Amino acid sequence: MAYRETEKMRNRKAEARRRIIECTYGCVAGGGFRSAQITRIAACAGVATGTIYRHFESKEHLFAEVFRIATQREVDKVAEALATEGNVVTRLETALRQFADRALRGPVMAWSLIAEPVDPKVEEERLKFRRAYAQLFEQAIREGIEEDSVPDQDARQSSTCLVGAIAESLVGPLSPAQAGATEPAETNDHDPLVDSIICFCMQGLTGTRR
Amino acid sequence: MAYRETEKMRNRKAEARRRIIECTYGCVAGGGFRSAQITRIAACAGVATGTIYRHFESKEHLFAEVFRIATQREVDKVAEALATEGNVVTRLETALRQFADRALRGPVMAWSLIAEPVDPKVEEERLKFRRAYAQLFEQAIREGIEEDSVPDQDARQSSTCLVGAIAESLVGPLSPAQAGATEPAETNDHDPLVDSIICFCMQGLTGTRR
DNA sequence: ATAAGTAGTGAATCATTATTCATTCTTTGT
DNA sequence: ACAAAGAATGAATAATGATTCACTACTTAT
Repeated sequence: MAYRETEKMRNRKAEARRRIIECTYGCVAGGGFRSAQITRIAACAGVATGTIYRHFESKEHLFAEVFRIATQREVDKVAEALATEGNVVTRLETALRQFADRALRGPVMAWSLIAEPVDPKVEEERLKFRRAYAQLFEQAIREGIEEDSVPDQDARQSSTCLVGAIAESLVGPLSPAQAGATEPAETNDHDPLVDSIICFCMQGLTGTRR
Repeated sequence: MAYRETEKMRNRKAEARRRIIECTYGCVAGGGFRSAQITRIAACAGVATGTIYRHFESKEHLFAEVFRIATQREVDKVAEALATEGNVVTRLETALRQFADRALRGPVMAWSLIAEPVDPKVEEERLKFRRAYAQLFEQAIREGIEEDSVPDQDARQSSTCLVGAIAESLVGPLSPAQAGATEPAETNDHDPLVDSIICFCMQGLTGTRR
């Protein structure tokens, strides 16, 4: 026999795959999924278009994976905010703020994840993504109900509403039409927009204005 | 000279245009914008594909117009619910219920208007559509604040959150993946899903659980 | 060095639809 | 009836990009 896949080769392939994903991510963060054509991704990753198909079954599969990765990054941040010590209500508020702040910090990617028109396969991922957020919130709300810091309610429904309220509030400002209108260089974490979103959400949850 | 456009001709043209719009509407209500190809629309309207371009500059223009019309129908219903006599809070609740009930009644159209991936031109209309709803709610909220039945708040922001919360709550049930899961033949107006959405929304607005 | 197997290449192909436009058909005024 | 103008037609074209695949280049084991 002759050639047998070796560790070195496996690494090299993994590296190419990684680079393709990274470049796709970059394209999306720069101009949305729309701007991420195979040709451009290939050029950016320094491979031929055909090579991409050795690593991914189709463009949609590649997109779905990139979407998942981007999503995971965001969801993890929110999960982190929810996992701290302390009062459920405060943690929820921090988590909501994290969500909104991060979106405004990386508006193109956020828009792609939340609202850009995408192919059905990717849209499926989007539904999962939103469910993932909702589930985090849902869990926290349940805890809150348990410990009586949040009034009894349909936790699942409320969490869905939270996600919707934030997403909707962000769609306008994130829209490509508004590109540049919001300064992404904002180092300050206190956007009044975010404050009023959170105000509504917390009241929806707790019935208490703050 | 000879031919000069006459009333009869004007009517005939208007009728063709109307039919094209109606057929497009039908296609969308049946299978979303995705399923509304020019060929199919033309066949359904009993005209040649080229004829469509005598009435509309492009497919996107046609879609945008159909979107506007479909939208207007929905928005009007909500506006109607808001225009009745009586307490602002009650009217808002009725309006929210109207929104959700109608969506569940015509799930494919609702999904197309709220969440189906569409071309940029149509997406623009969608943003307007959501703003239109929000503005109706915003106005009502202002009235409520005025008459002290609703606590003081950022009416614009709250209204956006309302739209988001409802839309998000509906996206799951309306998704084509869920097609048929919800019986559209529901003659009864009391879907528990709708109740819990509204419960969250009203509390977000008024701080009062009901 | 050689052979066998695998990865990479990218121009060519395919697929999908919207759109065009040369031609035909209708309407209208004389 | 005829000519002028417009409307309708729909097969052909265009445009966009994803995907393929015959070929080349590289890796490995002997």
